[in-house]
Amino acid sequence: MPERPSLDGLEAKWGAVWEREGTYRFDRSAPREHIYSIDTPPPTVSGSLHVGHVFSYTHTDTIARYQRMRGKHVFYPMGWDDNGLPTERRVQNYYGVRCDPSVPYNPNFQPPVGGGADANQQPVAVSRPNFVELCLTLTQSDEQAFEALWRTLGLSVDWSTTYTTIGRQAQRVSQRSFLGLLARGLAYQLEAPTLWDVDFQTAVAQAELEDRERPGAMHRVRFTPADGADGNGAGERGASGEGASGEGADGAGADGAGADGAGADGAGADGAGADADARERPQALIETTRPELIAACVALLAHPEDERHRALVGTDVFTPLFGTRVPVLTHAHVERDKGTGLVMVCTFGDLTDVTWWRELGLPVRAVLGTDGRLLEVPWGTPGWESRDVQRARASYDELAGRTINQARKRIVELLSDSGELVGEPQPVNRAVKFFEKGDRPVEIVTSRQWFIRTLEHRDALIARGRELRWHPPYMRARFEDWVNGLNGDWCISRQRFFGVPFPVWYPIDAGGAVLYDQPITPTLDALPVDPSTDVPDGYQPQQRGQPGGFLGDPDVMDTWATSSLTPQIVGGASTDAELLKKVFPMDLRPQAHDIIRTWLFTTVLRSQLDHDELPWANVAISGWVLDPDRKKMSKSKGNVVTPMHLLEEHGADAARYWAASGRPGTDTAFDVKQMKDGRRLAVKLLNASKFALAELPAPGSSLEHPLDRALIVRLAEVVAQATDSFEGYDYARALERTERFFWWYCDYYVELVKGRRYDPDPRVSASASLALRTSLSAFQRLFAPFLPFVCEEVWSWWQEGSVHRAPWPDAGELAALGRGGEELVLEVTADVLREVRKAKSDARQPMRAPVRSVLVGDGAERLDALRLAQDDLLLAGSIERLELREDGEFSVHVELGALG
RNA sequence: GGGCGCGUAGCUCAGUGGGAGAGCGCUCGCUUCACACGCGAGAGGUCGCAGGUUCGAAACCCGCCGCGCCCACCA
Repeated sequence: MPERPSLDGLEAKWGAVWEREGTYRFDRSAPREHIYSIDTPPPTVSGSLHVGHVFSYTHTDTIARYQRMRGKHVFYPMGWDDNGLPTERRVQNYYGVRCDPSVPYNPNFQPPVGGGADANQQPVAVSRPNFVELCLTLTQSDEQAFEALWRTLGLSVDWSTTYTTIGRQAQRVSQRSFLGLLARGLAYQLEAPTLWDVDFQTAVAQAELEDRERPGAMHRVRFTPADGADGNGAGERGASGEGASGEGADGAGADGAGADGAGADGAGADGAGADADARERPQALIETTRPELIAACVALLAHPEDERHRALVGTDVFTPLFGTRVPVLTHAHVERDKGTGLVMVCTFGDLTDVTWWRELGLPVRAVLGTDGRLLEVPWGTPGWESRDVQRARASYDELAGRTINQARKRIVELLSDSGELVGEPQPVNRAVKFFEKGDRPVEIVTSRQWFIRTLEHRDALIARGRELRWHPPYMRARFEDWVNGLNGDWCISRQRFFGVPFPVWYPIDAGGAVLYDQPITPTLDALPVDPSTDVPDGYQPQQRGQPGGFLGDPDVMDTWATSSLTPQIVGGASTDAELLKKVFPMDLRPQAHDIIRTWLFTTVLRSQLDHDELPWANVAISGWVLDPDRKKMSKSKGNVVTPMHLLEEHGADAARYWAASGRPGTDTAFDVKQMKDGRRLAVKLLNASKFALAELPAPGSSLEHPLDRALIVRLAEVVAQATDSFEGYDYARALERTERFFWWYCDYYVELVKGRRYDPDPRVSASASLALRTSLSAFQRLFAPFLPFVCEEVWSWWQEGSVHRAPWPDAGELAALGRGGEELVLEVTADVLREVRKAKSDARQPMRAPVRSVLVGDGAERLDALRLAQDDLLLAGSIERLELREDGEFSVHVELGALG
């Protein structure tokens, strides 16, 4: 035991011992019922860890350590999420490169000197294999830095079980699961409208969207009713949606072209005519924030019971500028009080457009390219008919090739010039959907993508969510809300490079057409495969891309499509069936609440589809770390606190104390003061241990003194509370209960027994020494999940082996040991001591100042209890005489000063 | 618009049917032999507002206000 115990250097000292001794090594020979397995979240390695990670990973670690002390063999791996877009973006910026799959592989490639330092420098195009190599290089160095931080923090991870989401095992598991889904018809590909990020040029999933407020403008635009539109036709044609689209529009196109010549002379005349007509003819005014999509308009919609538009419904109108004939239909989702009550359906402005387009069987008129610019469009050909092809062409030439924003600006000018814009655009703020990692709003474009069937499993997923034990329980509502709000199957393909490839090829027929509906799959033992370099069985490499040959699927899977399989990846699915059986389904998934709709949801889905059971029994949801102004810490806000210097300044135990004080699921403000409290607690534990262990109780001694027995009884209750809290995954409550009692113990119990403990007669001191050792043994173990370093240190002073493998204190054993102890003894004695201290403090006297006499008035029962410990009270208060008087009310009269 | 959570001392928060609490901060005092990274004492609150249930409400119920998050809408 050191002369002056210190916290300095404990992280390095015990970190090395734990590694050498394999303290946290998983023992796979243990039977399943003795195993506790944790589906650790793999942190994204692109970027750095921040205090939010320290926060939530500490929560998990306290659970892991508790379970280990309860005798469980804890399977606690660590993963790194290096797969996906964040890594690509980081590599692009770090090295100043971009991936171009058409560039051939260069085995001697060196990244550009200086990397992305010069922002004006054009990124260097590199081949896909070179790009992937750069991704791997950079993520490996990140992963080392992360591991160093976790070790300093004292996570009791088994560092021999790590994985990466781009690693071979992850790829194998991911591809194998995909092929299984494909074989069972649960994965399918479809050419369909898809959420699309125009900068990354990839499909994105519903779960990856977020709203951002953006200024926009509302434009009121006039469509021109077609000839013969009046109130008469409305009733008959309004009811049937489909009839109005296909052939109807086609026929009208020819008509319109002829009729046009007359009306198209001058915009002025047109406008005037429309105004004049308005009195007898219905108006076709719509409001839109996206006028650039007018060329993609396929219908106008009104609410079925909206009287204002009754005359128009069932007729056709012409789009402004382009003169495309579109039907006016009804749909129940149209809101009457929004805008004019008449809405334009485009292919596609938003997800509502997709719904309407699908439900009403409307045609597609796509104007938006995957690069976010307006496409060239063949006016006058089928699907692109106009009553004035020349005007349509002339107008559209002003837009083609422009970005969305440029096109919007220009078309507003055109509409204004033609008189088809009514009034001025009105500025509005509206929420726009963004890819959470993107910089421009997501668009919807039609493309071929892979999907996993999700909607049809909704009920089963809700049921699984109810089976799962949520900590805290109310978090389940977020899961159910999400599942109930799903509006499409899960799109898992991404047009990116650093990810798990789809393990399929497609035959190319003799005519050169790719047969996407006849995918060629590899055998399972060939996994993982990369179809962009590997060749399917029965083909030669030179047949790639040739008629009669094959083509590899160019896409990679979404990150979540792989990380939704983390339990199977760490559990050794497909390579280690024996391990899988021991750890899967897992006991615990710890994660933050913001990824319930992604990671949690997709993991439950995959486990449901592949195993028809839950992937884990419990999920523990942690909150976020907020900055002192209660804003979420995020890189973009620049309010992130990096953790390494915090650990160095305050110590790992102190940082863990702060983290473990944050209750499950609750967002917690970052607070250095709490770390200082943690450090105080750790120092206190050092010193209290030093005091308690200084004297050995005489052999064969027992807890004879009533105060000592009372202490042990009370300790047993605290152990029971801490244990219950941990069993309910409430580590914060366990810490709070333990800590509160510990400080009380130091301030009252230890002070009360000090005199007796110092008595030279071992028969007098034995009981106190034994109680001190017994209680410190419990405290050291109760605090071990929270303060692993200092607890290991103080444990090592007097015990063999690691405290982290010692058994968790047993409340029943302690209760038996203190049997007959009356808690009232502790309570009354402490009450009197407090009054004596108060008297000394009021008199500005030191605490060791002598007290001539103390007169205590109290009820008989309490006085009896006090008598049992009055020897300790006299010594602790330097009291020379104690008088007890039976009274209805507790009172203490203190007379300071020594006897004359 | 729907859902979830939160609102208690200056700050961070615990308390969930019967005394309004802890730590920090603040004030005063104490070199006390485990610890000055300490010890003792003190000041400080109409427990968001309003109603109800109850002998009794910070806690349970209803409504409202405020804050946060999630979802939907976003023409």
